[in-house]
Amino acid sequence: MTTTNLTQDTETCPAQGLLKSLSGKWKPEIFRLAVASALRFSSLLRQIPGSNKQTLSLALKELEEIGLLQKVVIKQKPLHIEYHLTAKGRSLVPVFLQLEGIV
Amino acid sequence: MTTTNLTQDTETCPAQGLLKSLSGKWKPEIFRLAVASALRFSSLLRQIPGSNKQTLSLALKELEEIGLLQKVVIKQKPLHIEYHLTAKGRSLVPVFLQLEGIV
DNA sequence: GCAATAAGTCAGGAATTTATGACTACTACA
DNA sequence: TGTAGTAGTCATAAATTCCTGACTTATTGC
Repeated sequence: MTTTNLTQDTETCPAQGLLKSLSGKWKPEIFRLAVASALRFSSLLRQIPGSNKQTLSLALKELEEIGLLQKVVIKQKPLHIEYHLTAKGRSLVPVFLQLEGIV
Repeated sequence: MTTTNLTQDTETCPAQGLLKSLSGKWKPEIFRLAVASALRFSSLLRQIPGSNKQTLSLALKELEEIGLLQKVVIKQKPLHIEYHLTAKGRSLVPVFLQLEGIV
């Protein structure tokens, strides 16, 4: 039987890493906005009232590190930087939707 | 069309509440253990090395408040208290499994 | 009565996260 | 040259979360 085992005796919870990466004051909202469209730093600041540069910067860095977002430099006139969902990020979308269903 | 909309313009992320409730140093692990079997305070302390009474107590209270666990008093010789998964808690299990798949 | 176990609570401090405001680096425009 | 926009960093402070050890309440066994 190939049952996925949630009750295994491993040291820590396998979902813990991802849950931790998604926890934080602004990370769920950042992820949600990233699903809607590519993110830019300055507009993100405007889109999330109450947030601040420092924390958003750190959050983006962490979401990038765990592979949910990727930084893309757009070499154009004003030189933009965008944060895009990765494939891993997209695979998280249905899980997000299910979470919303439970709420 | 009844498409579930992840990109809506509502003020905050709908999944944020549940994600916040599941965030914290020991909560994912507590939830995982609760899936395996009913929890008792003293054994939980032993099962999660490095944790402490205060934080576990708070975590259990919070998981109870959001309706994932319910406290059950077992009126028997030594009078036990158990924490059981609720229906809402059980509905979260497949989402947990998916999260593990993404990690 | 006295010690032990279960299930906590409480006060205080340590550690981690988040916020604020000043500052930097680069480009563009007038 | 000076002002404006984008994308940040840095030091510091405030807020939140977590940990420690002492203490409480209730029940059982000796």
